[in-house]
Amino acid sequence: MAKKKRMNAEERKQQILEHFYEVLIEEGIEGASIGKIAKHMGVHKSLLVHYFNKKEEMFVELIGRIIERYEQTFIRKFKEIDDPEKRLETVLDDFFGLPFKKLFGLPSTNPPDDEAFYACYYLTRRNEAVRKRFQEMYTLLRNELTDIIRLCMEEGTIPKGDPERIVDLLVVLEEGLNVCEIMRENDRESEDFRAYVKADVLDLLKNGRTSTQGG
Amino acid sequence: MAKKKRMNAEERKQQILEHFYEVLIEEGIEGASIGKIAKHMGVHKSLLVHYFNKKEEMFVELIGRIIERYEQTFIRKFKEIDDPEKRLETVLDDFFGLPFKKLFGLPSTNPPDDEAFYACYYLTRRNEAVRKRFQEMYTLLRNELTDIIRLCMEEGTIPKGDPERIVDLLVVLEEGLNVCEIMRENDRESEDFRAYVKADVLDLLKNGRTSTQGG
Amino acid sequence: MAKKKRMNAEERKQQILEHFYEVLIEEGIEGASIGKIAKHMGVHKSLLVHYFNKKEEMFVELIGRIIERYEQTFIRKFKEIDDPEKRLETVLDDFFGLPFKKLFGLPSTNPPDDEAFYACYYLTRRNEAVRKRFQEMYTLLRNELTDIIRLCMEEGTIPKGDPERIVDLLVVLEEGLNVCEIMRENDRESEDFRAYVKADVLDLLKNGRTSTQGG
Amino acid sequence: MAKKKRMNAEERKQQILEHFYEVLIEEGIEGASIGKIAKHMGVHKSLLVHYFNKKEEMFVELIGRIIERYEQTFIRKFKEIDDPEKRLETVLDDFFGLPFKKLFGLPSTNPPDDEAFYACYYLTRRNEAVRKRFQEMYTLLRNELTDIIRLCMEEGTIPKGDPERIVDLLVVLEEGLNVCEIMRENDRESEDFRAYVKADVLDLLKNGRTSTQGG
DNA sequence: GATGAATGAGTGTTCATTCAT
DNA sequence: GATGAATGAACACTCATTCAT
Repeated sequence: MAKKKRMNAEERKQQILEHFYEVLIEEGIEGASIGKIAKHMGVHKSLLVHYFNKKEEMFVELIGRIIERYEQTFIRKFKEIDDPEKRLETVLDDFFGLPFKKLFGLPSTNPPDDEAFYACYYLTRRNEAVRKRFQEMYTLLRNELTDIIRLCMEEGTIPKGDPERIVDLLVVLEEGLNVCEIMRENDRESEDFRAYVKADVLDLLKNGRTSTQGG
Repeated sequence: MAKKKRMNAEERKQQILEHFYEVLIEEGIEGASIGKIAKHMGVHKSLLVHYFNKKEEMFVELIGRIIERYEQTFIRKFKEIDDPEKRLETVLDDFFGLPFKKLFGLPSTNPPDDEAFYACYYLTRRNEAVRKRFQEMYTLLRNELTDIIRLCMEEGTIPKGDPERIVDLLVVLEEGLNVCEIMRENDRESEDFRAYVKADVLDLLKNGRTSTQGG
Repeated sequence: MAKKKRMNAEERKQQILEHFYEVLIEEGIEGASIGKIAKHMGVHKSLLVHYFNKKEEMFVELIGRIIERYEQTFIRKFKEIDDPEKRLETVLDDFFGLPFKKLFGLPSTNPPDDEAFYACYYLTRRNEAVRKRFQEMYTLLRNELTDIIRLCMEEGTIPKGDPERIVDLLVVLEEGLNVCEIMRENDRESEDFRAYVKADVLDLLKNGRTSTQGG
Repeated sequence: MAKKKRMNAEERKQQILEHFYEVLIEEGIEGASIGKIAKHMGVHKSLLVHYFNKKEEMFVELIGRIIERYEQTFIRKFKEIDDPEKRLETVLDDFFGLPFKKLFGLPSTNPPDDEAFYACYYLTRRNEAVRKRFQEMYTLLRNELTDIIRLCMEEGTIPKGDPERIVDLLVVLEEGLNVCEIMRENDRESEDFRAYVKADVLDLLKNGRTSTQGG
């Protein structure tokens, strides 16, 4: 067969990871084999090996990028907003406005999907490196949120209290919400549910109600 | 070698599923192959095929039992407690007292593990039947919890409000807590975190603080 | 494709090993792959895996049988000859009468070939287990020869001396002869050479000439 | 990383062959792949292909050099010794003094190893060109030894006889000794054995005892 | 009820090689 | 002179499955 067009390494790796990502979404962890990915991109599977010596490596890089992307999407962008109250609002919108799966996903996947993220999460339990990377991400997220909350407290936007605990609660609610997404029968139900939790959270923040605060 | 005892069909299936469960925990979804399960129970792999024609079937049955088990462990037992307040306490203990992984798991796995449950959860996203089954479980759980909350409200143990929304919140918190378990570095941290969330929840229940209530 | 006729395990293993042997001879160590062996016997390669879980296992069994065969052919048959002198004659005939390659080889290989034996010998250098097995064989051989020589000495067929050293020399000569077979251009040359070495050895034995003897 | 020094073609080929040699020793025939050799020398594998179009070519050249080296080490150096008796002594020392593996090997391999030589010998059986080259080497060796022996006979250092036959015997003993090296458990045993064979050979030479001589 | 023989697709990986740069 | 992109065949091995016993 005629040789395919040559690309430079970085482009290729990127391309491979995107296809990996897509196959992962379509077929799950078990189904995302090198062979299938190669077929999916119309290329010989040994090409993938050429770039990532081991499948493990490929997986690690993909996960790295997924989490990086997550960090870009959900965390770093908060920094760019100056007004702390606006920032807090954005956080709440991101966390409780839309189901995760509609927020996250590479541009290539349409509709965007959170499948890959959960696949990574599942890997967390068996792969130490992946777990560490996840923890890093959570740390980053919590630090960022803590800053925001603290600032809002200082500016009087929300009542004083223990920012770290509030953050913990926020994260727990956000994650729980996404997991429970599965219980919702349709988009309508899902939206309502999110709206209601968001209202609770707002109330919680504004009125400073957590047992750890009142003092 | 001890001579293989003859078993009747139902016993055998049960036994196979238990071994499947254990291998699933030890090796993850990708690793839980028929061959390994057979080896794990010291039997020819054809035997497994004999009872479950397709692996898929086997998986479906296992998931059924896992969820059944979950229902037994977390839901139905609530029924057996008469006093509504006691019942609520038990719920909170189960939900926030111990990490899921220390609560759930077949007796054979030591320490008990929630791996299999998450494996099922992961399957949820690709397998319609599994998802349906999960939703059923959640419905059962929420119905049960709603009854409890409603009773407590009627008896004045907790202030009046919308029981369904409180239940939603409880479930979201519980699931989020388990997901976030991964962020905790050690048992100590994990315990503290749970204790604190539990306190929040109690406060929430006792003082009736959610925006949806005060109304 | 229609399933092939069923055989019992022992037959099959034997059959596989014979084909392995033949492919090993035809293609050398590097070329004797599972795939080729399977093709050679007109069977699916996974069948070979069914019987020998790892290729290593297959190799070990083959080597075992080759050496066993060697032991049968060259060593144990000496025992069956009563008269010590006759026995010694047989030894010398075996050792120096014909090139090894015309003596050894499974019946299936025609012409019989010593290739497999040398392949094993080569493996000796990298594989501890194989080396050990070879040493065993040599020990067996030398013990047997020592007995023969000692008996001949006792009966006066050959002059007294140190039987072990004579045996060492015999074995060295025999192995060297086979290695040097490669130098011979044709069968004629090869035969002459062997005949001459044999004569030397006979002279050595009869006239007791080795520095270690005179004593 | 140190910048790669540009080398001219001949240097490079030489360098590649040395690395090939080392990998061959460490990994055996089956393991000495182009990729591994390239990695071993910290260079892209295409470079090896650039110089030796086919792996076969590379192998042939390596074997050529190994045998050349053997010839240099064991044969040609005899020529440089004037006194025939001294020359004979050197031969015997080389042949029976140390096991081959301690004598031969590129300077780069420490301890020197005969693995590569035996790998070549093994190839002999399948590759006509290699066999021819080996025969050449043996011819060279035997001619040289014959000269030595003849000279010694003429000078009366050793009794008259058929030099060619003596040489044959010497070579057979030497090769046999190396093959049988495998039977020895440790260096001590090995040394003893060699010493004893050497003594035998000396006796044989000095006292002219072979059936082919006395005649 | 249980086992064993046999298959074929598919796994990740290694390999030698070709071609373009 | 040297490297990198790409291929395709082959490798040992795993897997689910079928069929006969």
